[in-house]
Amino acid sequence: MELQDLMVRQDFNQKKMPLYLVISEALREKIIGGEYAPGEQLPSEYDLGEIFKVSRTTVRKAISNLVNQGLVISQHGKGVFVKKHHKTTFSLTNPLTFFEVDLARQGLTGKASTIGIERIEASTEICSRLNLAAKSQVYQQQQIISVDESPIALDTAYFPLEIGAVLAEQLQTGFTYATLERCGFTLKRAEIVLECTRADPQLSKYLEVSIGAPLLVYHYVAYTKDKRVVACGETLSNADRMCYSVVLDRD
Amino acid sequence: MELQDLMVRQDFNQKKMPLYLVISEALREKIIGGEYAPGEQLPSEYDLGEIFKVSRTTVRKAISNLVNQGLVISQHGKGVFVKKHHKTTFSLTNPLTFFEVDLARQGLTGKASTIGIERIEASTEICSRLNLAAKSQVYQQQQIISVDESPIALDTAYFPLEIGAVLAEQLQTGFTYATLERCGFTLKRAEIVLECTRADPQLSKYLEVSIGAPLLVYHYVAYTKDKRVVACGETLSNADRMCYSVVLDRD
DNA sequence: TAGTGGTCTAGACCACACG
DNA sequence: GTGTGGTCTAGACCACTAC
Repeated sequence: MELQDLMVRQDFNQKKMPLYLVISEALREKIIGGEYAPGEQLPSEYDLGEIFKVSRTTVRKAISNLVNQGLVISQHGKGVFVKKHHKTTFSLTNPLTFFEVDLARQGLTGKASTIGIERIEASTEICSRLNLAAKSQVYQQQQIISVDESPIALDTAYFPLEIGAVLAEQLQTGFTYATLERCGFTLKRAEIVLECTRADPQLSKYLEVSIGAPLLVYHYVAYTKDKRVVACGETLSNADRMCYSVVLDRD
Repeated sequence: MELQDLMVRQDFNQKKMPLYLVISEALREKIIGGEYAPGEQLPSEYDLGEIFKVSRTTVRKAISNLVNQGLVISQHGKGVFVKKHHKTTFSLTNPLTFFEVDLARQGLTGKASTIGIERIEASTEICSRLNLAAKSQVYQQQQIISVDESPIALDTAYFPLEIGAVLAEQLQTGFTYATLERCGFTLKRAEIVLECTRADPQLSKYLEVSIGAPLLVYHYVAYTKDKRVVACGETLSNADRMCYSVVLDRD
């Protein structure tokens, strides 16, 4: 019955679509169309195999496709469930805002937990971004940023020694920009690059996503009003849960 | 020999890593470390199976992992090759710049080919973004943006009727922002949201990426100085080939 | 024609979740 | 224990590329 429709579509498109694609597309439409509601469980791999008359391997390939598209999540021992997405927005609009402020505006609560802060010899790239001589020592801080108790981003920040030394204790808690300001480093400018990357096995653990899942990367260099670099770093966030907004005005 | 090292690492990590992960991590390190150079071909699936003493299915799972991480590209009938990444940067910095300008600065050449422009009834969301009454008619334009002869983004733009009518012919060629300006619609403000999504089968064809590949989404609403909305739309770009930059200054 | 990746099967065994 | 997804095998056949 369902299978009929699928075969028809396959002929209609004049293409030999592989079976797994026919199946993942069929499921995709049901998900997009709301026939499978967010949070709902799909039939088991075995049942899908029976329904579509294919092997379990093929069903798994189809499901893997849906997982890659961010439509479903597969839970070992439980089943495959339609994802509920809720994206958090981080505003890049002037004046420089803070993540807590953005979160509060969206009725969310965030937390930054420091997983490490240490003095290291900076890489060539970091030295250049911080405008320091090669092989300078810097403070490196890593934080997991959680929203509503689930990890959304991993922030790695680098500070010149004289700044990091002052902040080392305070940086253990709270968000980086906010801590800097509280300690008298008023931010005047931030240079930002946004790009996308994919989770390697280590990041996939920190952010609780699958290997290869897309991550948004927020590269930053922050300056005080005397044009001194106070920090640089990267925030890697779960691309399914974060977006950035900007408003550009021209004089 | 190699296998030995891998097994040792597996024990060392105190984790039962699945074979495909051990293999994809081994290959990943060689790629990152430059042992496999960009553009170089990996051993065939059959050979990798012999090398690691596993079935071809397992080798394929490992390679699929690398593809998902954007490290390699698999070419039917030819082989698996290490990717060469070259990202194009699009600046969001004030004043509003144009993609051509950015490209030229990077020594690249871009082209926008219109694949369709038609008058349609706008969705509720588009009407709201264009500040029009529900079910208004609008012009919808779709363009493939290519850099150095390969597709990098799909832009879908919506224009109110009175603007679209003026532009319909000219919009057939050239970049949207530039065409608007040339026709006397000076842009004063753009509201932008950046997020990440994944390629569905249709987008995967247009942008020549695999299904589920990450795409950067640039949502925009553009205003003239009399606060009139002249256009809105989305630019979906290959996340492996595009990034966005912003500079924020605070008064 | 030979070599490569792409699809698919049938079946085995393991690990996790839940009652 | 039962059911679920996770890993892995061995082998078949197809489609694309290159010579």
